[in-house]
Amino acid sequence: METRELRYFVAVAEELHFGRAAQRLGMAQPPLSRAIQQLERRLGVSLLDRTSRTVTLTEAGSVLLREGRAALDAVDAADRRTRRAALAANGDSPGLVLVTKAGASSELLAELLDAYAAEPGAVAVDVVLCGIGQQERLLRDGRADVALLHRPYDSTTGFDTEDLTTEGQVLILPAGHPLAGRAHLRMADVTALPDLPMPRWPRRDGTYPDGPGPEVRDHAQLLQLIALGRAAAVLPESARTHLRRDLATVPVLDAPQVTTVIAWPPHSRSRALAGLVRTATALAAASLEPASP
Amino acid sequence: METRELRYFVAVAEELHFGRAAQRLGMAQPPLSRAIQQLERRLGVSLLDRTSRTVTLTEAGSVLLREGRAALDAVDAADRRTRRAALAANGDSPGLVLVTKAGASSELLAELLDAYAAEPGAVAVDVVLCGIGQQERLLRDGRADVALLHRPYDSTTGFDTEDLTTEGQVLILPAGHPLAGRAHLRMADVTALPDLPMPRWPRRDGTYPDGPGPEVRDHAQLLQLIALGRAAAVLPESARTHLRRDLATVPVLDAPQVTTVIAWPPHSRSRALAGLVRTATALAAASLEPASP
DNA sequence: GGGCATCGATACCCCGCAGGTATCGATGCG
DNA sequence: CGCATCGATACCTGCGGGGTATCGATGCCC
Repeated sequence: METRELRYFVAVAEELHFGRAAQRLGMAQPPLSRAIQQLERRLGVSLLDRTSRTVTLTEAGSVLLREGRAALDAVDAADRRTRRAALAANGDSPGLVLVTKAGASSELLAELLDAYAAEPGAVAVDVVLCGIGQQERLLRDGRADVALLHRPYDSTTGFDTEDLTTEGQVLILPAGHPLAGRAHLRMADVTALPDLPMPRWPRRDGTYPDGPGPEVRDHAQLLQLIALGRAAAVLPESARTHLRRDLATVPVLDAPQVTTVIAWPPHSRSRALAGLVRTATALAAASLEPASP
Repeated sequence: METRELRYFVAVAEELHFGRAAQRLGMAQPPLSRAIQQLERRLGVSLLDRTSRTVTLTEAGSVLLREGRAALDAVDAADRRTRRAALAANGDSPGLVLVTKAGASSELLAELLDAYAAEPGAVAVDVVLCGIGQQERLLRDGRADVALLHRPYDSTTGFDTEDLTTEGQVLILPAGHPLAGRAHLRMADVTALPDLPMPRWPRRDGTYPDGPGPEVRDHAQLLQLIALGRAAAVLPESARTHLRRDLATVPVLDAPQVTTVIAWPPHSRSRALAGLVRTATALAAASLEPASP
């Protein structure tokens, strides 16, 4: 199977429309049709059910969509990491690319960057702040070397990780809300707030689940909506530090603990990455035992 | 980057010889040379340093060798899993392929297969017994769905895992050996056995590390050598059950604990696999608390 | 229900490139 | 110094990837 065929199939499987897929690929529709037929013939498998009006994935087709994306990411990663290795060998030390969600763990990140920069042999660290759910992708296809993720929100499957910090969660709500004065809450209290529904985050494919809450794409939007009294949200307590004045927080005792982890692709061999991870774990251990000798 | 180019490069990088690589690929040498040049030009990166007598990998080349192998495995996995999904959809339920080392964890495996077969909706499970260090590969390129691995011997990076059992290790030695009567030993005692050196296992690439011990490829060979008084070995205590009469075992108190884990590729979606994993973890939990209601 | 627009499949053509053979040029060795 | 080895170069050929034109099926709308 060639990557070209995989790219073609993924495009068609995502668009479910040969014409649009061909357009996206910058080619005409007939050769695309032929390439997909050829792929199906070579695999001996029917990937798409097509009438002249609709295209749908077969069972096998949806498997190939998932596996094919992963394979293409792996090929992209090989490409990018090879280029970067060549730069590194030429002395143009390319540094590390660290990716994390915008508006999360900022103190931890600042501490980490400071501590790492003070290490001997430290290289430059580019910080990429990306939208929700994008980190995995960047890490998988080689655009980033390392990420800060938050379990259980982010999936860490397929990566090596080290736990850094664990924290509880707090409910964020408008300052004037009746619940704002409470010392603490339970999840049952939170889900029973008809006037302040939980916002809906986009799924991987960019669509939103159904529900009463407003649709949000990032933290700034979210906080704005909360300030307007249109929503409430449960976030890790570290979010509290940088919160606007017009928002209140109340600990939610039985919300799941959120663990910030540092994650990187398995079988990475970079000395710089190893140093950053070592610094991060040392920092985490130190903050657990502040009275160490 | 096309998979064809990657396959060519991996072949050359492994052989470090264009002629042999071309032979392995079933093609002539000149087009291979050209393809590699073209790959280097497209990447803008020098991958190989070649004189007319020797070929060596550059820094970037060894990165591409590692990443390229992973990418090719991912492509192979996409191929195989798509084919299997098509079989499954046709009603030819292909079952699951479980891979484990020959001669390890046999009771656990038997229990697991029995318990799973009794579950409603269980599918057939093919068991593949493979050589040391081959499981990872099979799991990564789609030839197997699930594996029983043994930490810390096997690397589990890049897979999802659940711990099943943990056990200590024992020294295996000829029945007549002076140490055979001891109640227990320490690692220091074991490494100080000049007459019974530890055997040497092959590395990933099939070569052996240097050292005094004999070279072994599987457990049968190993046990034969021990019976002959030519070696001793430290193995998980579960190995004891199926041991030959002419071998003795002594617990090694400070040897690292060995954990048997069930491992599968991340983002697997198979119901059958989920059922097998559930059965395995339930079994492990039950054996920890045999007095459950 | 018939005309029509939409969309994937088919037919046919062309040229780029993958792969082959012959040969060159460099290099280590006896 | 001649020779064997091995990668690079030169040149040729055929397959197949990609293009345009068109067909055939199907849902839609008046």
